[in-house]
Amino acid sequence: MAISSDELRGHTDTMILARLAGGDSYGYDINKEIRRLSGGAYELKEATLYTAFRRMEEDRLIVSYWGDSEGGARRRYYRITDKGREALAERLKSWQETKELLDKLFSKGCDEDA
Amino acid sequence: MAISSDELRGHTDTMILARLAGGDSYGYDINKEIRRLSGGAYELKEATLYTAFRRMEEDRLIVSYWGDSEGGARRRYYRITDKGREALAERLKSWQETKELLDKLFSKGCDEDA
DNA sequence: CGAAGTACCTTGATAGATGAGGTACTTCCG
DNA sequence: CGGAAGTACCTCATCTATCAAGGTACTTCG
Repeated sequence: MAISSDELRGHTDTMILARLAGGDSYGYDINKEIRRLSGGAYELKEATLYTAFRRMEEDRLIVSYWGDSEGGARRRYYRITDKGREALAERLKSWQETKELLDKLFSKGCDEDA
Repeated sequence: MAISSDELRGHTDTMILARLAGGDSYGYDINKEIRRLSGGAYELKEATLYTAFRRMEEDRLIVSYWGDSEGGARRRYYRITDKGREALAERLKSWQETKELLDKLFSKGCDEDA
């Protein structure tokens, strides 16, 4: 992966919310899904992942509960809240705007209407 | 502008390099150009702008020189170096990859080949 | 004279990302 | 049985880009 972390900064929460929008999940699995979707090119650092969970739970975008510990390590599951779904919708819209904005700003800038 | 600064973080240098690729310029004017290209939706904070200049000059991506002070405030002009042009090309490529990656990660993730 | 515009600069605070460390359980291999 | 590797969680100190708030200095316009 050639993409620096500063280029992805601020998008971590959106990545996680987008995963949780498809159903409850837990940290380790969310990260595996991110690795899979990116074709192995990207994954979150554990510290990043868990600080994002704390941040979003404090903001009531997600809630957590302990899953069963039968046959393996305990898992803390996360569920996206209504507020979280709203936040996700906003962030997805914002991402479209970001793409447009940066494409403009990275252009040569000769073909603009004044 | 609904785009948070964390979503743009790490792209500041690329914005500036993209402007300088079109010819030497100075801080105030680069920011005006950014404002113009974004349709007034975005501009850099001065502190961000000038710390970016320091950072990139230290990294030899740009060099600076004082312009004439006749008839107005003094201006420090910046010129992109060869190393800066290489960095810009890399970052533009990286931006394309970032867009692809995030579009994948923000998707529902149901339509992927396993 | 004062406001507004041009043009530059620095300092301290903030917040997201991360390296490095930790705990605890299971499975598999030799 | 011992150890590695995988699963699964966590915390703390540090780094760094951004930015709010302050500053200087010049010109133009009313």
